[in-house]
Amino acid sequence: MADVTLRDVARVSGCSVATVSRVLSGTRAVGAETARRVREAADALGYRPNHAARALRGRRTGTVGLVLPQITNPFYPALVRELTHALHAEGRAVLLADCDDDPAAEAEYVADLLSRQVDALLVIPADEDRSRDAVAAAAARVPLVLMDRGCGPGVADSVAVDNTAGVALVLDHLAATGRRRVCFLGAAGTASAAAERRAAYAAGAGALDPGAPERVALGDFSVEWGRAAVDEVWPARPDALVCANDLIAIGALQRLQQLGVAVPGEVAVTGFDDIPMAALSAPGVTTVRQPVAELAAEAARLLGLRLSGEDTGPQRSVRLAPDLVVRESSARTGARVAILAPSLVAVPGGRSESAPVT
Amino acid sequence: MADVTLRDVARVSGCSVATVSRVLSGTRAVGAETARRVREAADALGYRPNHAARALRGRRTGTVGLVLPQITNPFYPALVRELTHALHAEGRAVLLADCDDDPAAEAEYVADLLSRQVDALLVIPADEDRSRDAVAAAAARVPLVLMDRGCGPGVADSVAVDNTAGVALVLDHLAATGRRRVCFLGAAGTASAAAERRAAYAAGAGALDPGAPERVALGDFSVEWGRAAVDEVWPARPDALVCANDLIAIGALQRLQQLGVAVPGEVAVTGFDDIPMAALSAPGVTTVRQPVAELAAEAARLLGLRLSGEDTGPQRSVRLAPDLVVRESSARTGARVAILAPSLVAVPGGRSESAPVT
DNA sequence: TTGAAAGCGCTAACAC
DNA sequence: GTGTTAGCGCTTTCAA
Repeated sequence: MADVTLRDVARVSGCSVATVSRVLSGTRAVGAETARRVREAADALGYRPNHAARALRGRRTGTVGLVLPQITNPFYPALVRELTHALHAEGRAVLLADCDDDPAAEAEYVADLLSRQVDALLVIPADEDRSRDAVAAAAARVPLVLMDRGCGPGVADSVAVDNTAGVALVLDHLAATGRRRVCFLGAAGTASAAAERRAAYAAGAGALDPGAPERVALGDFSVEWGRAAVDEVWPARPDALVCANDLIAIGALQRLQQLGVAVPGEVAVTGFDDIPMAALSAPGVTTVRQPVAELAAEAARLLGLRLSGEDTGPQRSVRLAPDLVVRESSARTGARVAILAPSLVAVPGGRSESAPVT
Repeated sequence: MADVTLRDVARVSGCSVATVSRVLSGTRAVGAETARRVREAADALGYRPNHAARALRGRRTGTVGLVLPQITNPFYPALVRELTHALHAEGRAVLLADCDDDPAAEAEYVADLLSRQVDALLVIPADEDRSRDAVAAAAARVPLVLMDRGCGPGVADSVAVDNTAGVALVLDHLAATGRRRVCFLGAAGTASAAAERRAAYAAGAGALDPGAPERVALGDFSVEWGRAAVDEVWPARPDALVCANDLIAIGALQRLQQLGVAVPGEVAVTGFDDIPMAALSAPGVTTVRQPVAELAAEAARLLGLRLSGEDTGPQRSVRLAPDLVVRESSARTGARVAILAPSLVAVPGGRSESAPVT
């Protein structure tokens, strides 16, 4: 049953392999009657094109490599989902590699994918600096789009959320709900998400309170750091903690709960990314939702353009605007949204509406 | 830079392509001096084998297809991570397809992967019944291992956690901590995880309380159902809720918190799977940890055996024993672990080694 | 131990 | 509109 080839179809339908190929890949006009016979034979035999042969011949595999730092980072599964769907919709298959946050492994995977003749690469770099060489080398061979994180300027096309706009949404929301003594629990390092969110806070927080831009504690993007960071900033008695991602926010909530601090009563807490846990914690975390489906679609579109040669222009850096998702962790002080109510304001499934709670 | 072929290496090293091939794939003995020259040339040119050509010639792509129902199901990212690592370690690449819980899409992906000449398939079936035909057809063409869920008996090799043992661990733990009025919040349907965990509860709960096996509420594997299920069973005043997975347990915790019920004081709650959220909820969820790395390794091993032809024996169904992870949600009644303490033993308020931020 | 040559299944010139 | 043919890069007989 396996191994029905073009020749088999040709024999059964009584014409040449070339004709069969033309019918099946629609490359050129073919007589209606012949086409019918060919298709019939192909169906009857259960013909399936051999992609390896196609790839060898046409130097195109219809395959895209996706390299990411850690699939277990809770933000990535949704992105992977949307990316695979977008690419499959265009008839491409996705080769997945998880480099476990190791730039050396990343370089190896990139090289391996290249030797497997991927048509293009989608890379979420493990490290802003140390991923650079491998990515640049790969980008010279095939179309390559960076996602989520950058790795230095001028390396490749990139698609990411507009971090600056996201932080601005948070600050506006906090201002509108009367918070002034805000402070920032962020991540150190040069990674673009860390740096941009940090810079956006520094630039925007002054509008709430002149001292706010200085109230910053930097660690990494983890729950543990969120817990520790609360101890660092709490002596300053902030009324809002702007966290650089949801994991930090969740850690902060845990520590605040231990300390017996009321959220959002005494202090509001906000996150970034809208990972599934943000909707499920108690209280639910107000956060910035990345437009995951749109990011994926944009990346796929860009790859398609580069692959078809329609776009040979300069490198592009696409930034998409995020949404604010307001949950209990930042409800207006004294509002009726009870501290006890976990996620019931939110719509089931954790996809709450982003209408402000007023 | 691209497209260094065997011929190039042959030309530079002054021997034939056949020899180069033999050196590089170590197929047969080659003169030491020749081998050295070949390897040198290959290195110098940056030769990378063309997998498409290899695949066409050798009818092996070194590629495995991984088809799963929903990468956003919080249990799967860890499994995908371990699977890709295990397979990459054997030199295979992984083609990923997420069928979005749709058996029709699943069937299409399976067919597509097959036509891309995957050497083998790893499938987590979307539906116990409706995935069956596609899986069985694929299993007739290439080695195929089912993971996590089954799809009827006799379809293919399978690797999964021992659900029965997992539920028994939970029941033993609850018995040991003095719980008697246990009840089960499970999932309906024929899916193996649902059915096996249900059956294990029914079989084991009688040891705690003759009425326990009857105290069962069935829905699906979701947070929403966990919330709703509490309302169904609460009138029976249970002292422990055995949930069929962590999402149900998290939903139950949320609803109990709303109702003002103390956990674990008034009622213990347990989950299954040990997804990341189980550790991060407050209180942390006592749960059954699936041996994810071992499941992945076993699946990879089984595939390797089938691929190499070393194992042509009957179908295998491998079940691995899970571990119990005890967290706050089931702490012994009256113990000192405070209801308020999420994941750390509480530290007196506000202590911090770092300088206050102002 | 090495080389020459066939051919995996397919597509794309190039004829007719 | 359709057939013939030449490879894509590689592995593997078969000879030498």
